[in-house]
Amino acid sequence: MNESLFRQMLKEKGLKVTAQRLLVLELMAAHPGEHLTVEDIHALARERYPKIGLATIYRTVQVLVELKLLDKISFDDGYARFELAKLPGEENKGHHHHHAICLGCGRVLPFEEDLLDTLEQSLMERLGFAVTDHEVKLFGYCRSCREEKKTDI
Amino acid sequence: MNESLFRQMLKEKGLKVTAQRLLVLELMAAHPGEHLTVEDIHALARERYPKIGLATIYRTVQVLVELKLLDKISFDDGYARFELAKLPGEENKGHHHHHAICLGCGRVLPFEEDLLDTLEQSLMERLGFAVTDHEVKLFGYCRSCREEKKTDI
DNA sequence: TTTGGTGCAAAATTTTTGCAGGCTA
DNA sequence: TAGCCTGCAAAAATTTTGCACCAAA
Repeated sequence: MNESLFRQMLKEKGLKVTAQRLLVLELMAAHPGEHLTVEDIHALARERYPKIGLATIYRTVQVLVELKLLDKISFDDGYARFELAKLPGEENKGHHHHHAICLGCGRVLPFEEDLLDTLEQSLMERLGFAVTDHEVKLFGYCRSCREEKKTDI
Repeated sequence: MNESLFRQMLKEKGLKVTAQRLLVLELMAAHPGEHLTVEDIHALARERYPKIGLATIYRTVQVLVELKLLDKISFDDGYARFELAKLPGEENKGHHHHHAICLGCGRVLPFEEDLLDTLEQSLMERLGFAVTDHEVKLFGYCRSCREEKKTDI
């Protein structure tokens, strides 16, 4: 993520560039593919800026989601999670990446793939619903859980 | 949903058949395709059984999810939502149904389709991840929002 | 009668909000 | 300087837990 681009995006929205906002974005960029809760982000931010408040993290991720710099995702475990969105240049080719969630160990494997075109086309034809983005979660068992537990699925 | 099957499922788990559990399942069966929050369910349940407690609803949906009679879903709006799962006989052909969420009006259109087989096969081959279930959310604009706002997407 | 369930209230969690002071533009 | 932002604390909102009493098996 380009810092000056971020400054520009904030300016366009009439928002101010603050050390806290820069820090949170930088932290998220340093942890790609992870799915951090607000608490996680707060803990990371405190390492560098101990007096940062939790409310600031909540307000900052909200801003970053609005700017489409972060995606909000939920694994239905009671926590809202956030991850870095694609870079502005990439956002046209395909949507987000998706998540394969292991029911054995809870690990989350991100993967890229865009095989939903047919489905989206059919939705448009049948229901008149125009898809602009999608989110796919797969549930199952990862290799190591399958080997460990000798589960044949 | 067959009541005697439900009684049997509870018995197998060493759980008791109570009026509250029967009521919640019946309510969920009477509202297929809706995505009810715990509050929604509580309000419905109170119409027939005014003294039922909110904690009972929380505990009951938890049991029903464990029995795979309900699915827990989240639209990232801060509420956990529940809906009736497929009937036991149907559960082998395909997984859940999916959701097309309109960004204009918030309406949720459920749809059935199973076009992820190729994707799931490739995950197995490339990552050794065995998919047992999946959940797909599509975001976009429904027909009436598109007509209303004359958005061409 | 034994075991688990319910209802109520309290507690725990996660998230939002109000406000005084501080920083950005 | 004007207005937005932060930190702190209080408040909301959602979910969980403890416990005495009740009900199912």
